[in-house]
Amino acid sequence: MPDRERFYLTTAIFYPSPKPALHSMFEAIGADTIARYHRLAGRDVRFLTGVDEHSANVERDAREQGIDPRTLIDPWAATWQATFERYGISADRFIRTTDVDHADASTEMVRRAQANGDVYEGVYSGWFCNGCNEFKTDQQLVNGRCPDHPTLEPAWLEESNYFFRLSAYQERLERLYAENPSFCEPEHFRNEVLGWLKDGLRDFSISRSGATWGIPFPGDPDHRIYVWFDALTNYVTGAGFPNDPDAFARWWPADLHVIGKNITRFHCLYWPAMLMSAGLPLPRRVFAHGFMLDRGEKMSKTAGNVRDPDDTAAIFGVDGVRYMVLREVPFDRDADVSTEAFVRRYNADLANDLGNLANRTISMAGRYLDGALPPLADDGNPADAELRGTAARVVTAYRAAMEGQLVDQALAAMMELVRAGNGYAESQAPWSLHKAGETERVGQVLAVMAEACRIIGHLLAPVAPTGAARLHEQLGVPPAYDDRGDGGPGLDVLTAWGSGPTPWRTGAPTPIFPRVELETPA
RNA sequence: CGCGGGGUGGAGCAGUGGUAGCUCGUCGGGCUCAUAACCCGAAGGUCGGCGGUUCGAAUCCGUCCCCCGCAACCA
Repeated sequence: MPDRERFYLTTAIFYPSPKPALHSMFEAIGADTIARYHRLAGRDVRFLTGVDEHSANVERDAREQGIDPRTLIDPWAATWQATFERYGISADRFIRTTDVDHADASTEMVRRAQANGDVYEGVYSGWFCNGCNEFKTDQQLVNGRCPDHPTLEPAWLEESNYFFRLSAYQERLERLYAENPSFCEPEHFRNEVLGWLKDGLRDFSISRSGATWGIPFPGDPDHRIYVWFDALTNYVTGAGFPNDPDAFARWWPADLHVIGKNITRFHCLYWPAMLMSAGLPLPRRVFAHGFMLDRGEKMSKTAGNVRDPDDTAAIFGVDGVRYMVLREVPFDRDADVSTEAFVRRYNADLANDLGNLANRTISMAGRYLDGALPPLADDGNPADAELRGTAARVVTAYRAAMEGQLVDQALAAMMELVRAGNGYAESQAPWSLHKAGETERVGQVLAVMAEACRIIGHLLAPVAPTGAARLHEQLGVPPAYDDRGDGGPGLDVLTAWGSGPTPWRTGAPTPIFPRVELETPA
């Protein structure tokens, strides 16, 4: 780990459920693609994801089932982690907020806030729904009742809590956004945060009394640390806080928190204030992604419109799903998804355009050249030069998009090169050149096509690592990095025109992304 | 007037003053190396409504309508 630039990124930790749905995987897939991109770019990456387990609902469900919360939640966490692994989520750590080092971190964060005079005792009051077992805001209530439990009368509860003095950080947060607006991206979500700031910050409760599930509140064993305070702290736990100062010095502050757009308030206001209070540096960026929508509606278990990630992967393959969701849903906003749209996108981009470009290239190289590609000539052929220029432009656009977390735009850029490659094939028609006996030019055209495919493979690797590796294998390009994208020479080298193997021998073509025919919609 | 986002050809988006572009889909043609894939072309939009500024507006101003998101459960 000598001089490599480091990059620490996180997902939000996920709310517990027996198994992740596809829309939860979306964030992990996006963050993983970004992590892999940075590894390919030559950085030393640490990628943290995990689950948020100290929810009051866990305690309630466990009690209903007559079991210990831990007994309830262990298999859930195991299933999440296993699903993440099946999806190639290359996390360096899968954190659980029940991990012992996380209790230390949370406790220390509270202690520091206390030492800094930011914690005081107050009264939290609000409407409490006994059906949901949680507080409701006025706006959540319909005709004064919980929409999910309209037969129950919400109760006005007041409970003594410890509060965090968020209001004391008003000015410092204003300064943060004035000096470093890109702390929260994209802009449309930042605007919302700035609006909340402008309205003025209110202190928030950081403890719950009466609960037994959760991390004990320092100095008052009757209270537990409120789940959001605990959850946000996972990002420093994952970097080694407070017990591993060397690791923490290396990895903190985080470069990027990838979160859902619904939790910007916590990550863009509460979290930086908590860190300021603890005397810790702030992360460099919070990026809020949009949601996958089902006919304009949020996907949720209650709406019954969730998709199972394994069922979807059974149709398209893990790489296919990873690509589709990231291409179909702009990472910075919402988009509708449907099985039909998935099939269209998968077939059009991966099977037809990209898969076919690779397949025809490798097939012709084998057929016409016996797999032996000549070195790329620099003879000023305008068509060759144009494709080379397109490749350079695409790589630049791709990298700029990835650096800004706009994964969908990066993939769109990659597809531009794919289309240009197919257009080049058409205009150069190596099959005709072959018939005409122009052997030398055939070699050059196929070498150019293979070179485009080689570069495309590297651009594909972060989103579809397995498919990209298969593409390179068939092309005859030896692996330049491990299956997590680590250990390569960096993107400058990888995507430099003419940096393919010498001599270059292609392998046998096999469809990497077979077409999906939608007979029985899943 | 709570705050934020958005309303552009069938779908999804780009386009911040000067002949409305892109991807998917549809239709027609071409090619035959390739996963019935690829390439080319065409059809299709009075840019949410109304009013205003301007020689000229999707683009600026005003106003209205509609959709979505947020607030101590929920990517």
